[in-house]
Amino acid sequence: MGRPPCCDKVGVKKGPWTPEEDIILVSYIQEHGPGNWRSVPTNTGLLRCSKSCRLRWTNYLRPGIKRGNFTEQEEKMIIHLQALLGNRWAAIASYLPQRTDNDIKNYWNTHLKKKLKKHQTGVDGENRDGFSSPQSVSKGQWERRLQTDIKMAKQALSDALSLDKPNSLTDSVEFKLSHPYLRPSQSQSQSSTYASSAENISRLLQNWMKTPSKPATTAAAHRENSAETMTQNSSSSTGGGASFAGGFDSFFSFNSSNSDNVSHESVSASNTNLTPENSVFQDESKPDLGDQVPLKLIEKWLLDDGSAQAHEEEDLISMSLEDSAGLF
DNA sequence: AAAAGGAGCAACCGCTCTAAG
DNA sequence: GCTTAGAGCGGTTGCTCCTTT
Repeated sequence: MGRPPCCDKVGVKKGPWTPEEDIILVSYIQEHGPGNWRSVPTNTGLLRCSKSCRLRWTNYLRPGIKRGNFTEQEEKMIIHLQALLGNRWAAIASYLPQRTDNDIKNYWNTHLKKKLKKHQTGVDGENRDGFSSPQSVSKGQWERRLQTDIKMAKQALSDALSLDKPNSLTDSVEFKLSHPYLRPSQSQSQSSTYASSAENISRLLQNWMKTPSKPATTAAAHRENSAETMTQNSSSSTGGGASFAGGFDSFFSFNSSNSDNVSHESVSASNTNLTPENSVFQDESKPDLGDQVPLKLIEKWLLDDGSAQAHEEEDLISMSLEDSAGLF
C-alpha cells in the first residue's frame, strides 16, 4: 500500500548546483517534462533529492524567470501586496509572473524591509521616491489601514466563496485576463522559450569548461550568467516584445496581443501540440490560486494601480490604501 | 594588504495539504 | 480508510562576495 519510499537520504548531494547538473536536469525535463520528480534523480543519475531537483527547476531553471534588478514598480507591487497578504510569497509571486517566491522573499528581506525601515525612521510625510509606506502615516494610521485591508480581504473571500454568486471568481473574464497564469497559452512561444533555456545552459557549460579553475565561484558566476542569458533569450525568443523589464506594461496590458511572453505557466485547457516541450509547461504546476483570498478585489486594486502607475509613478500605495480605507 | 563584518542570495529545512496507491 | 510520496510554502541557514576598518 501507499507509494514506494521517497529518495533515500543516503548519498544525496547538497549545496550549490553545478552547470553540469543543471544541464542534466534541464535535458531530462525537456524530454520528459516536469513532474514525477521522484524519478528524476534515478533516471538522470543526479545525486540530488527529488525535492532539490524540483526546487532547482522551479526557482532557477524554469524558463521565463527574470532575476535581479527589481524595477521600482515591482518594488511597489511587492510592498503593496506584502501589506495586504503578509508574507505569502507564493501569492505575491503569482502577481509577478517572472519572479519566484524565493526571489521575492529574498528581495523583501534584503532590500525592501530595510528600505521601509529607512523611510520609517526618515522624513515624515510623503516620500520623494514614490515609495509610500507605513512611515508616511502614523503607526496607528498604518495599522488601521492594514486592518482595513484585512477586512477587505475577508469580505472578498466570503464573496468569492459564496455559492450564490452567479459566476465564480475564477470564471470571471476579468480574472482570467488579469491573472498571468490564466491567460491563454502560447504553445509555440513556450516551446521556444524552453528550448532557449536548454541552449543557454549548454552554452553555459561550454564556457565553464573553458575555464575549469575555481569551479565553485565559476559555477556561481555562471549561474548568474545563465539566468540572465536565459531571461534575455526567453524574452527574445518568445517574440513577446513587451519585456517585463519595461515595467508592468506587459503585465497589465493583458489585452495586448503580446501577452504571450511569460505565459508558459498558463492554465491552458488546450491539449493540442502536446509535444514534450509543450507539455513541460502545460504540466507545470502553478501557485494555487484558490486560496488567494481577496483575488478579485486585489486584481482590481492592483490593476487600478497598474494603470495609475502608467500615468503617475508616485504615492501609489498610500493612494490605494486610502481608497480601500474609504470602502469601509 | 589583510581581517572583520555585512549584504545578498541559493539552497535547505520542516511543516502542511493533497492525492495516489 | 490509512499510509506515504508529491507538491507547495515560509522560514532559516550558510556560503560567497563586497565593503569597511
